[in-house]
Amino acid sequence: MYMAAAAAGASTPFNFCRHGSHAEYDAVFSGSWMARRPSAAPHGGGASGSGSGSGYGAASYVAPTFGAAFRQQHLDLLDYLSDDQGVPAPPPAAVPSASYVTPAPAMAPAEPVVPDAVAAAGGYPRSVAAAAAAVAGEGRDRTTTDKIAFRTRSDDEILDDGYKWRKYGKKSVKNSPNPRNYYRCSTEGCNVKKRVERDKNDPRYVVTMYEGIHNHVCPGTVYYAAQDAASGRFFVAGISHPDLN
DNA sequence: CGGCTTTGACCTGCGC
DNA sequence: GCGCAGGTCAAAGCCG
Ligand SMILES: [Zn+2]
Repeated sequence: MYMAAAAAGASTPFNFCRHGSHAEYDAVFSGSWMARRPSAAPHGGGASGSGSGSGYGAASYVAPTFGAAFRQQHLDLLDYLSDDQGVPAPPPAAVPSASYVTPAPAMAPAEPVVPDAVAAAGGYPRSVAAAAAAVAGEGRDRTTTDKIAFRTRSDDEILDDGYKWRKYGKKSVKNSPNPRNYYRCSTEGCNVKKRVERDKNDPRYVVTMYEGIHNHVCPGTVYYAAQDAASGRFFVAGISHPDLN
């Protein structure tokens, strides 16, 4: 097991290669999906530490698309983690999506845990961090399928998160006029999936759900590696150490 | 010409 | 068992 931060980073499929530097997240709980806020710091606790997928740390790139996509708009982000316990069949009624529609500027909810807390969980920073810790600790090895979802306020739903996605399906969801799109990571061997749909209660928002963990870095990532004179081995800052093996 | 969308068919779990 | 709802497949078409 890892510490909370590490766990958060490592377990997070949500390894945006390009990610908004100062995006605001709105984390909420829903059903078996637990929410947390990745990390306020751009490359602080969350992403950079993740050994598995995120090559964020050493990555250097320009992120025009991302900027364009998000348009400086306030990014509302729900980040769910699935519990490997499966879905206890959360009644939709119990967790009306409307509940998380609330922007919830600066409420400081207690520790959000149960779906019921959703209403109260207007979610903001530190409390969410606590949640993350809680999740990390409580959710133990979620090595199974991770799920996270977040809601973004955007006009177009093609947010470039740095990965290449191949659409493989489209369905309409019951009780919603908006279709849901299914994407799969186009990288061979990586079976991360993603579903995108508009929030029916708030068409201004786009809900994106990720499932799985990328077993690769995002395409376009550039590493600046140094070569260890002694071993002749390459290593990348923040990614590996020469003495690794 | 290769990779991606499109789109209807197909599959599966679940409730009645 | 049937029908619905959600998820996936895959053939055909689109596009660079
Ligand atoms: Zn991937």
